[in-house]
Amino acid sequence: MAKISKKELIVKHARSLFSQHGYELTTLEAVAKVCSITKPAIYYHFEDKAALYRAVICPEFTTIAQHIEENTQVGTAVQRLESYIKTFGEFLISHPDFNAIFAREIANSAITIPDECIEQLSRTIKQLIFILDAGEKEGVFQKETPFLIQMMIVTTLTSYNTARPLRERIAQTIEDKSRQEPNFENIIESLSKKIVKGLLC
Amino acid sequence: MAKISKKELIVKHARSLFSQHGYELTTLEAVAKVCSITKPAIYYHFEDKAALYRAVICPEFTTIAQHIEENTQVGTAVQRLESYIKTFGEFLISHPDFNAIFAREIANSAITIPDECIEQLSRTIKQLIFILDAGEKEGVFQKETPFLIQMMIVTTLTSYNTARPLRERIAQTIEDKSRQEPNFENIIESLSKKIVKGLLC
DNA sequence: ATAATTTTACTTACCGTTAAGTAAGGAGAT
DNA sequence: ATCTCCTTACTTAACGGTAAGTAAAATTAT
Repeated sequence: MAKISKKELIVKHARSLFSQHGYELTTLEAVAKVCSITKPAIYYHFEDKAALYRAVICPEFTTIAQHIEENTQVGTAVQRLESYIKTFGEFLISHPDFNAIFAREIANSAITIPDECIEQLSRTIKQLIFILDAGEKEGVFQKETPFLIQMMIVTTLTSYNTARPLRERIAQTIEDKSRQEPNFENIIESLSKKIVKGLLC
Repeated sequence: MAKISKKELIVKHARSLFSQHGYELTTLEAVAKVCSITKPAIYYHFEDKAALYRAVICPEFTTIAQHIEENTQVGTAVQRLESYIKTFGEFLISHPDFNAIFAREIANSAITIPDECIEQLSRTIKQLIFILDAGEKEGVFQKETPFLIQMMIVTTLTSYNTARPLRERIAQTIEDKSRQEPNFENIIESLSKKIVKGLLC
């Protein structure tokens, strides 16, 4: 297997801990411990805690922007929008740590994420705008605020995952045991159908 | 004007600070300062920081559950669902601090919110389940996971508000200045139409 | 009515812990 | 011998929480 540098190892473990506990409650001591090193070793590789956090999130934003652009270029507007949603949803499945971190960032107004990440987010939003505009020109989509559609996609999917423990607590107080939890692929599919249907003329 | 007790004053200011900075980054010293008292005075009224936080959020969950129940009893399933979404959205407008706190809680898996609040949330979910079931019986709604609909409503609306600074940063990187921000009432209305349309048979 | 006592609602001063960050030095590779 | 990559041992600051004391209001006793 490909060798992973110590620096990459720190980022990987830090990502896991940031995703579990959030930025404030993640201590560098804890990161060091799971990496089997000491705290100052982290300071050798990163300027400070914020720099480590940036190293954790920035590559993820870049990757998702690439995935989105690669997968939403061809087809009808409906197909491209479906692919946009599916690509985003599948990225969350394969990057659960990013899911949790991104959800917290949105709830926190994303004040701590660097401009570098904002640019990557802009790439995805621009792609969504292209798709919605194309749909309008095709005469299949109603005009709608792109940011609302983006929020419907992004926050519904990320929060559906982060809110799982909340759902389980709520489910315990509701008698109806017949309802079972659908898997996340089905949720992506359902959401996609609803958003497309809601947008159609 | 109605006299407000010192204890209520602490809760009010604490709610504002918790909503701005989150639980961890809100210090009791800061709460005390805006109340023009000292930190131990807070400990006179509340057992600890967590107890103050509970006093901040619990009444809000109770109020929203009441509003939802009061406003979604009559009419067709479509009307009741529209009222459900509108009532929730308008509560967020009139309780912006709750909006921010609730968004953070969902992103954080709601692990810190007490069972008392979960019960109130259950009341609203039960109401949504009633409405969706009624819609199925009327033959107008497709069967869908209620939690997905709940997430589409709750997280889209709360995050649309919390993500405002994020949107503004993104907007700066996109040339198109013609698009203007719709007000939140319009967002509620748009979301409502899309969810209802997406659910129709 | 008024004096004695108690309770309410705080303040001042402080403790203990925790976590970010640093200074200095050491082991191993080149 | 010097550079890389770390460790040990530390400083600093902040924050939750507490002990002890007090002014003023309320309650009770005389």
